Amino acid sequence: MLELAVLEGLWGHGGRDAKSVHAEIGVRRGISLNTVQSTLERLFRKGLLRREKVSHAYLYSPALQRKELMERLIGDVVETFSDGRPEPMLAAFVDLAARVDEENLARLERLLAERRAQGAEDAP
Amino acid sequence: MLELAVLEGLWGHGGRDAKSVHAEIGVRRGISLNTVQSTLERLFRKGLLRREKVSHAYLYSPALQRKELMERLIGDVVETFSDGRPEPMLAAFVDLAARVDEENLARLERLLAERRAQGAEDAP
DNA sequence: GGAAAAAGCCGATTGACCGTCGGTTTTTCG
DNA sequence: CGAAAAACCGACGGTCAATCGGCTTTTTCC
Repeated sequence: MLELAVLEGLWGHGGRDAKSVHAEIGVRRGISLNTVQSTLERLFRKGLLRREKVSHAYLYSPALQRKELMERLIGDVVETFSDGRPEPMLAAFVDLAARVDEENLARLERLLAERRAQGAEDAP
Repeated sequence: MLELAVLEGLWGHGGRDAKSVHAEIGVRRGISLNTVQSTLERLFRKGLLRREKVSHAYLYSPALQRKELMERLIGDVVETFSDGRPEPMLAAFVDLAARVDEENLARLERLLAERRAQGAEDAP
């Protein structure tokens, strides 16, 4: 998917113009600068990119970081399938974590412990 | 989304025909039986439904339970955004769990503990 | 056994959305 | 001012969901 490739090309860079994005991912695909421009425009309209006119060209930057987008998309799915209750979501998380490697359950526990320790800081 | 509504209408029922599904969710929407039939057919082709011919009519049933579908969709997102490493996925899970209610972190920990206890049963 | 009803199958349309450009207008700057 | 760069406009082909009409096949049942 070109849109995703474009986003990938933007994450970690602070503002790139169409030409630069095209140079990185458009040329390889043999597509025109115009195509990349349209894609940037569509992503902008969808709110996934911000842009700022610097002298002559727009500089595009991600409105969401990769992590945030992933969370939004997962959140969309969760919202669709968990009717208000949190359990289905949590159960799915545990299942998915364990899917590839049981070791992930330990990792998840560790993350969780860290998060809770941090969250409890101001309420001892 | 009609496809989702149809799936919802199928989960929890063991095999329904087009007519029955239409009666439940098609009539309310003022759409024809044909439309529901097409939707069932498309879901079947996509592998989301099974079907079995019983005398004259097909009886459709979900190929995946609601929970499984949710997991598959989340898994798709995760696969797209976590390039092999498990951490981004796990971090997203923790964030999403905490999003609505911090209490979910505790719930998640409990689920996790249960799962690990169970998983460790045959390897003490 | 044959007609009527039921169900399935085929193809068509519409409306989004994506990828892809070509051509035109606007902007910049030497 | 005039050329080059960038943006803008609009179009087209492809995919996919929703929607249906009508033809074909299968069932039903008098």
